[in-house]
Amino acid sequence: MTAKRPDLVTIADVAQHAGVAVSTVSYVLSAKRAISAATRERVLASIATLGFQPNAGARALASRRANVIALVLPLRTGMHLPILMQLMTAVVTGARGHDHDVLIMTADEGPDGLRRVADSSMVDGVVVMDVELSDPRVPVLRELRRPSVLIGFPADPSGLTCVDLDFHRAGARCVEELVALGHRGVALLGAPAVVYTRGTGFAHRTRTGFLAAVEKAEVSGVAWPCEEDQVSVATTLRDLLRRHPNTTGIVVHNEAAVDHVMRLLPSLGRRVPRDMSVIAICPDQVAERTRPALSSVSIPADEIGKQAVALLMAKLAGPPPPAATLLTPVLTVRSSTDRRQR
Amino acid sequence: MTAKRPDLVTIADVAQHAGVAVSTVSYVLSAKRAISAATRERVLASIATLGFQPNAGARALASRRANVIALVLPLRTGMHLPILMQLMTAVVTGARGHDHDVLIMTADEGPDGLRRVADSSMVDGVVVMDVELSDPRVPVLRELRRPSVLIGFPADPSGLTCVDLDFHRAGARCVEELVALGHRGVALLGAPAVVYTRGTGFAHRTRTGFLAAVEKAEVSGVAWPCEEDQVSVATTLRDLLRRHPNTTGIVVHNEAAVDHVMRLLPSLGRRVPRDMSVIAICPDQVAERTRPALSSVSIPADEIGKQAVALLMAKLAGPPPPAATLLTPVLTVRSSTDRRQR
DNA sequence: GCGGGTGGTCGAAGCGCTTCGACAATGGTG
DNA sequence: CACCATTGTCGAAGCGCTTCGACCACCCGC
Repeated sequence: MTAKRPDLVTIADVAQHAGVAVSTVSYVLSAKRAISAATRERVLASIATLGFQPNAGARALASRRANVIALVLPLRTGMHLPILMQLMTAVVTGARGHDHDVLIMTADEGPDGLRRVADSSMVDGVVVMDVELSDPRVPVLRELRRPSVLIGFPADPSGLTCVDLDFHRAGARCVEELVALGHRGVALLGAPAVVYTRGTGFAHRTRTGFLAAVEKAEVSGVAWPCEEDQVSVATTLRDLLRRHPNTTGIVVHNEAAVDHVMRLLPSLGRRVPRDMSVIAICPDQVAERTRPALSSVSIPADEIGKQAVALLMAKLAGPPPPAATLLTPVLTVRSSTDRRQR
Repeated sequence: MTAKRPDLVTIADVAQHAGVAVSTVSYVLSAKRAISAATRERVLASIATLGFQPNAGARALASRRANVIALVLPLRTGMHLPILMQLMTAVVTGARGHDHDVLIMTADEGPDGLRRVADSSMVDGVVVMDVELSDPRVPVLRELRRPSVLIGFPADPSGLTCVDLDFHRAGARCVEELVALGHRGVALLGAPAVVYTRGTGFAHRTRTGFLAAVEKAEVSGVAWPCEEDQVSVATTLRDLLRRHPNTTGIVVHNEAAVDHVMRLLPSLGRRVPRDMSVIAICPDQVAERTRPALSSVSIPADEIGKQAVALLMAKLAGPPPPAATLLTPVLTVRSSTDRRQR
């Protein structure tokens, strides 16, 4: 039996019903002043029976806090969709945990959109997904009168708060693992070429991490881009094995290509893991569904989203939190890696 | 050279700068009263130089319109992600076209979440994606004090505004096409079994449409659910061809399985389209990237999202629009269908 | 040339909430 | 026992905007 639903229940109705002042109701809700237990109970009861729900606009106006954050979607959809969704869900859930709601903006609203929602006090802060190395929204973010957190790193992250998986370490970690297993010829199959040319940070960072580790370990290693369709993957893989026949370990940083790679390798005479060890950088669910299951560095979208929100809330609350949060990559060994056979 | 950025520009600042009353500025912005061209120019100029952006909270409070709509994500992620994203983008873009922003809510906020955002006047209306046949959110929607539009149909759509592709017609249309090409044994490969048991409307409707058309055309036809992984698809397909060897036309309503089906059919001795015609119900981009390209009924996510917003805006503006909007399926013939060979 | 539109502008009253200062009523302290 | 902090509550002043009624010029028609 739901309460009657009058057209609009205001805080004044609650106050009257409970026999207290409007301000008292407000303080019960915000706990910014001490309220006696008896009064609190009474007010809470009135709120419940009347089905009072504070008016968001009025609250925002008076408190100068909208309790809403903006989430800006990626510029282009090169991003792996499942990761994107996970990230989104994590941000929304995280925000709700801090009593905030989430406004979404498509990237094509661009810098002006950011200004609009920020300057209209519609949102208290902004989370930008999938920032690119030279992203037109970044300068705007800097001069915005509201705090922001970036998921991903632009070329110059100074003055900004960024979160991401430490892809540099991730690339290196994969090499180290392969080297530890005795592999002396390794390769990185990365994102499609266009992703590098348009300057998406995580692709670059994985590559430099990979190459740095290759150099340090004094093994031979190459980093190739890789398209996403089966035919291109086949071509790329064939080329790779022809030009670098000593390759016995491959790192794949490309969710869409990973299935194809696993399927094609045996048909190119390389059984996994016996003849070829494969490590992916991808979400766990992708790694777990291939045969054999992939050893992988997971992309912890949930954690990234949660962190992004936490950082934004910290900025809203007070002194600036650390500028850069790099999550340490975790490598899970499954069945696609093995000691090098001699 | 951007204007100086004082801490907050209000409508009063604009009024003073332009030498008019606050209300005049408001009327320039809303055009709800006639304003002389001269004054308008002056006010607009002041707005531009001061970089005025109306405060969303104040506006919402005074006008009782937040200019925000809520978009509720699907309950479970059985939905094809690309479609979901397209839908989301279309809704956001559509909303912006009507000068509204979009708040996202994950489904696990549930009915209470809906009440919260609606009763707090945080949003003016609600769009719910991927409604299920018996959806706990539906009764809440009915008694909500704000208009809503559903994407998809619940079991009982009375009193609600719903939009969707006419999946019943889509299923029938595919059969008709195959029959017209001379096929007398057809099959529907649908969504995973769990999708039917949990009562997702579009899967059911496609099936009933398919079966009705089969009966009407007096051909033989079966409708099977179909899992999404390659192994299951192979099993299902093999079973199907064994138990119904006279099948020469297949309708696939399962984005994830469609690639596998196309790849597996030749290895089961059925070349497409020579031995087997295939029609998919899927987004165009999926249909276009297979070899051979798939004849398909497209799922017009953009159009659905646009319609949903348009309907919501209509409800906000005045008299209720049509309760049900069923988009007519369009079949595009590509290379996966052919006359039945005798 | 006078009454009645009508186009253009203003002032003020809210919208529903938060928050600040004020003020009883306590209770502990010297 | 007078004094001062505390604790709990209230009233009122905004927050920045929309909107309503009022008002003043006009211009038109008769």
